[in-house]
Amino acid sequence: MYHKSVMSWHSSDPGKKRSYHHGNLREALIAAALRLISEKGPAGFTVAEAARAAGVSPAAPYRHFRDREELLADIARRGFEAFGASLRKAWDGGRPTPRGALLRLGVAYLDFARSEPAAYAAMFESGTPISNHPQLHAVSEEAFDVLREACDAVIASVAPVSRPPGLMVALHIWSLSHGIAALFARGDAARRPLPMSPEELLEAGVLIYLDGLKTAAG
Amino acid sequence: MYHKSVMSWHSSDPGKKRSYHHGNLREALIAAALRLISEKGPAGFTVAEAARAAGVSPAAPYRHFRDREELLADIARRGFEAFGASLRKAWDGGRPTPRGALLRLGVAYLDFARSEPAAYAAMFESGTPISNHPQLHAVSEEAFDVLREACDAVIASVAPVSRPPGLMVALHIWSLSHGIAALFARGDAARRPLPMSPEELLEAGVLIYLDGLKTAAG
DNA sequence: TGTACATCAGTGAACGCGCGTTCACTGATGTAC
DNA sequence: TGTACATCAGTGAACGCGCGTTCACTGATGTAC
Repeated sequence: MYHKSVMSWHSSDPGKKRSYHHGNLREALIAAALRLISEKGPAGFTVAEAARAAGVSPAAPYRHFRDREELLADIARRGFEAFGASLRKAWDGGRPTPRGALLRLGVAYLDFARSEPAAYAAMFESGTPISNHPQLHAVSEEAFDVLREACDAVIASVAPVSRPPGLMVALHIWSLSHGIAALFARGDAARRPLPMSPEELLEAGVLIYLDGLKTAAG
Repeated sequence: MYHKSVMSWHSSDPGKKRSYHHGNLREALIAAALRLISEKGPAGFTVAEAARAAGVSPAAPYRHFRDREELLADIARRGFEAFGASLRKAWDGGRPTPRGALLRLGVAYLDFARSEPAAYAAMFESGTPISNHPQLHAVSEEAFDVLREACDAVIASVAPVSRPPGLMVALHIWSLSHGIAALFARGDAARRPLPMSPEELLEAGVLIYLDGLKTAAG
């Protein structure tokens, strides 16, 4: 779980009387929304139900978020931040080898999609174009930059004359990862069965692709 | 457009009085639903609005579909049928070469995702597990079989000792195609910008991957 | 240390809305004779 | 060819529901003096 604890003192201590002020409502709403989204998708999430889950009146969320969309955008923003951090940690500067580190990065990608299905859905399946939200666009780019950096390092060993563009390689790895995540590693009911682990599928795919890079350039 | 014409005589001839019977309501509802889904996603589609678009009362759709979910499932079913047919046509038995035909199949995949965004969303992003609907599962498998057959033919030229499992190769190609479609070639507002065409990205990726197949097996 | 007061997070009632679905019905269609 | 009748696709009103959001309010908190 990448978000901080959202339990306020009064709800984690049921003996005590309910305080008029919640104390940590913003975080509690985010947590409730994440659970609802993971159960019913971003479109199925409602402000009213999140408020109910947090034990406050339906009007209370509007003290913390202008409207429903702002709450969703906040979830996506936090998601991209945590996603980027997780990828960067997995990449670890390319140690011990870029190739090995890139495979680790792939595992981290699928891990995130599975353990944070709600955030992943808000980030990639919410329907609202990311470009409308500059802040969201920025954190999304930061996460992609990790992948970009990793792919640049991995193809550095390919002879310059036949070296493919790093951007293209990063887009290939991203697409393959996202495809596997969206089809086979999603954390919700729409996951399709697979006769192997998503990680195995992704690792094999990346290895074959990297072998291909050595023999031909796009 | 893969669906048959849905215009009934009275709506394509506005001079004539509206008939009590619509004449082709089932098709008109499907067409309206496709348009609504392409605008707002499968979760944003409502039976009432589809009925309004077809010019009938909100109760009329229930003469043709048990409930909302059955209408959505029908859209997905037709989608998989058209998708499979389109892929099979593109594959064309692997002529003139399996490799060239597989690339054509990839283009057809992206074509479908872009030109039928609503069907594609109902097929892959509707949230309802496909396994709950046997008929849906069957047509979905038929579409995948085309890809499976194509990949088997393509890897037939790899030395048997280092030949990877055809199923795995098909899953790789599918994942890469779906990833590119979902991120960069979707027909709705959530499409991300890309500094090249999705087709070019997919073709380059498949070519590199196929090169990799020759040098190493998963 | 105690008190007055500003702040502001939450309340609860209400708004207008649109939804999915049911129901008894109506009237167009087509078939049997 | 004409008529009686069964069928059934669509009507329109209604149901119970939950939503997002606004509003005047209340009461807990913390700060200035």
